[in-house]
Amino acid sequence: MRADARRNLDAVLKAAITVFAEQGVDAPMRTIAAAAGVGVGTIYRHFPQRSDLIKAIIRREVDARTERAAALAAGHPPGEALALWLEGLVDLVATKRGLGPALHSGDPAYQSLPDYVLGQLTPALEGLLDEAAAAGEIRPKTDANELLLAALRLASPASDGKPEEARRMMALLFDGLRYGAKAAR
Amino acid sequence: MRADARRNLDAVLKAAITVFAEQGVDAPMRTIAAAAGVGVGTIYRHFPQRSDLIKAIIRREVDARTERAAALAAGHPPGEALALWLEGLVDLVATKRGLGPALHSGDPAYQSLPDYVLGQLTPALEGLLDEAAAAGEIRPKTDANELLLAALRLASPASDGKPEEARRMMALLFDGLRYGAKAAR
DNA sequence: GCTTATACGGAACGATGTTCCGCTTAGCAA
DNA sequence: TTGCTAAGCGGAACATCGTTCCGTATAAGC
Repeated sequence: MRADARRNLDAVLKAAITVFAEQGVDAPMRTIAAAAGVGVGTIYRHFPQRSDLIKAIIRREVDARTERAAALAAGHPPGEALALWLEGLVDLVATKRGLGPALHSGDPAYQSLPDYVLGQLTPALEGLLDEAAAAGEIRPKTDANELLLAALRLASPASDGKPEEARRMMALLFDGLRYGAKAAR
Repeated sequence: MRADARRNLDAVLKAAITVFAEQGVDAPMRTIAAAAGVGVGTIYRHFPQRSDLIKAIIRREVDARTERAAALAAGHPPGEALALWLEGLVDLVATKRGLGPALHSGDPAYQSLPDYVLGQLTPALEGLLDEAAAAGEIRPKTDANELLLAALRLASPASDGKPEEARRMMALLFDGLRYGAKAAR
């Protein structure tokens, strides 16, 4: 890959992160191009689909969440680790404005995004759930994928500027996990 | 109001319901206009904002939900009435494709829509919650607005074509209400 | 039938996504 | 250093869509 191509790709990613944070993932391509100091053609060459650009930006965040699950599991009691991880997830979606909408848009063009996000996060959450269930802190046999979908959905509206709201809804959902926990013992 | 205006308004509403169901609420205005057999100008005269059109369509559905709350409360045990009502809500959002996205878009133009929906449904839900809490079936002091927001969010993704998924997530949330119910007694 | 205010249709305008191609330049060889 | 070439670039061009506007058509009352 040519050096200038590499430079431009970095500039595009950096600009996209900024613009997406300010205007959401539907921001005009021209705006991103201008912020990166390149032409729109350059963006489309590197990212044929808009979702490719979004995916590239989100991938690292998602990976970080995956790793964080292991770190939390090692340093906290099972139930607490699970709660903390879910809370962090809410903050991620709330912060990365547009991630939520993109995930749930239903637009086929974004199909690969939820697939990747769920594919990465589900196993991480599964581990946390298993440990919490084994410790009797939550009910057993909670489907990780299902819980993850719910959590992502609840967190999405936080882009309205009310992360507090999302956190409270998440707490409500978490209580649902605790219901019937004793039966596990 | 002139007779032809009335006719056209009905035609527009009918066409919009069909087109929205097929393509979502972001469907091109021209498509709706063509389906209704009118010019786009006619639509914009009756509904200056896109959200006005959506609101008109949804209003009746929301009103129906409000009335249903009373009917359910009269014919079922408190906890069951609440569960049934929430389930019906999920079906509404799942069926009326685009309602969910419109509610959570965050676009200021849609501001009035969630205001109306929440304004109507919150009191209805409040009644069901109070009765269920008084009967000790769920924990007391659950904020109706908060629960409603969560329910609407969980239901939204059902437009993907998986109402089952939404219903399961809703069940999970409902269990959260039951957690700590005994403390109410 | 005549008048007039109401309502209509669709052209026109501006914004945006996406494609395409002539020009530029990095990387390399001599 | 110079020249070659293919990778890469920029932005004009095209298509689509939301929204506005105005000349024309017509419902309703006299």
